[in-house]
Amino acid sequence: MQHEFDFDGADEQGSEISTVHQFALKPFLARLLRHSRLSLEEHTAILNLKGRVARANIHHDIVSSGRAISHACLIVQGVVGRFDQIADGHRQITALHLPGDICNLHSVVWPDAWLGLEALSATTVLLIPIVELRALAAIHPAIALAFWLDTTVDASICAKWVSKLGRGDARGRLAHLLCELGVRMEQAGLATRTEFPSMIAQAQIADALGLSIVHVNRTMQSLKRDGLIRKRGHMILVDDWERLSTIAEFDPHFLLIAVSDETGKSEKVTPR
Amino acid sequence: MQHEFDFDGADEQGSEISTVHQFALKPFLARLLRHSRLSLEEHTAILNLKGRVARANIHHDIVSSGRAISHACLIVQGVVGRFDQIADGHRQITALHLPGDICNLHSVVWPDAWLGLEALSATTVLLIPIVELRALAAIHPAIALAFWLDTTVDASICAKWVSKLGRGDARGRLAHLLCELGVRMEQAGLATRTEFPSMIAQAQIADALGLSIVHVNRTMQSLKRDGLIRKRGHMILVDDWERLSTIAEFDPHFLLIAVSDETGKSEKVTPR
DNA sequence: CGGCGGTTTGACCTTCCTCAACTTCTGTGG
DNA sequence: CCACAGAAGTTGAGGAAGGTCAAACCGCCG
Repeated sequence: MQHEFDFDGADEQGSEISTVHQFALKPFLARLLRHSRLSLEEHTAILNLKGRVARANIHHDIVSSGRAISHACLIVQGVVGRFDQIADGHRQITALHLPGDICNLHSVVWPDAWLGLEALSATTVLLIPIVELRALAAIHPAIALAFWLDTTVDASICAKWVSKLGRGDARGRLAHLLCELGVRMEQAGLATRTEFPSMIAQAQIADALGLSIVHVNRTMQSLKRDGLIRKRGHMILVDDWERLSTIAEFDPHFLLIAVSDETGKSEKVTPR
Repeated sequence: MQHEFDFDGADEQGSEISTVHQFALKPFLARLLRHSRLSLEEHTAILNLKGRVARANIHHDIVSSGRAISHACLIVQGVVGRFDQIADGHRQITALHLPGDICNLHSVVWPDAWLGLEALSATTVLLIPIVELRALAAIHPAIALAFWLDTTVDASICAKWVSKLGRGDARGRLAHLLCELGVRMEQAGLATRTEFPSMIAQAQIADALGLSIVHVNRTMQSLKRDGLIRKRGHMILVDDWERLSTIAEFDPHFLLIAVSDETGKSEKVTPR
């Protein structure tokens, strides 16, 4: 039984599994329910998914490019980056994934990995066999659509990144990433958009923004100098969300928020 | 009945429609079959889709951002660009779509348009009501998966663009785009990868690559000077595919080619 | 023939990269 | 509790890639 995984030792206990499953699958279900409406039967079908808990240390590859995928990777804790390897040794991060995300859900329809997944912090994941997810999608068409929509969110974020990398200077890119992370953490119930943990290092921000480490550092300082953000311990505080999102030209539409407005946000997307 | 469309006059005739439908839907079906296996019943279900033919002149928006989507847009002729509008008036193209593509298939699961679609050349499209596609997906689970996989291809291309825009100089980006277009046109049966029409202007290439027009021009000349490409009329000739794809670091994996190898390409993806 | 969209060229300037050193933080073992 | 090593963050100087502006040029079509 091969793992496409660098996990450090046997850390799965019979008793731990069920609790971790609850802990892991509920946020994922919540993420799906932000966009899709599922029946109670479908809820339980998702919550009953089986998987193997594994941990990855920072900088370890969860999936190396070029290998076939047998398991989807549901993040329990930590941050995972999808990356593309460049010939000169550099990496470009093409997507960031937070707890509650399945970072390779698209593998349900295309289980070949031309991409890589790297733990950007100490990470706990639940490895769910692709075949189980595919079976679930086959039995419950609504779940198939929910999965598809979930990957559409990722695609939408990816398109926004293209836009930011193509047009947009270092300040705009960094500001946008901070806004995006803040809102996504808030959505996931992990923090607020104006106060969230800075979970990844500047080198990794650089790989995400297509900048050098040095320039990320200077740009970060420039945002601090202007009173937009601040750091307290490992927390990033956004002191002026208005100005930061203006610099970023941040329009949360691209996160495909809303539909079922359980969060009671006053400003919501209205599909006419 | 509102159109989200700038089409120039009443150009749909009863007699024309059926032939255009054949002409339009067959390449789309072929595109799906490149990745997915569908039953004969599903084939005909797709070929029997109804839509309205419309034309868009170059530079006309097919879908403006911020409007709701009621129709999916199957390209019959021409090139369509997905773009994101930037505050300073610039545009960043986030995806290019060729004949046979439905350029907003994701609207089946998320019919809200935060993006825009622009005709990058004189374009003929078939506007298919989203509700019909959704119904099709509901009735035929295999079609739902095929649609999902089709949007996954787009997402995969998008991720590659992020990688190229983030790390990669002008030469690499342009070379990669030329390789991508060549292979995609070849897949679509429109041309070969070493000789294909240059359907879009340098200004639009600039908007896709995140470069200035001037720099695209100079980079193009530099590729010509090195004997990699040539122009004959409106055709782009790739004289040295090897060297061009090396410069581009072009690895066709990201196009998610293969599965059913009808093209007889010797080098194919082998999911281990 | 004139005009328009697309392409080409040159000069100058900004942004960001590279390299290399240095500092601060963090965790680990003595 | 300190010492140390490794990782992360910070700083400065010089250089390269690409942007901006402005002007010409070309082919196409009315």
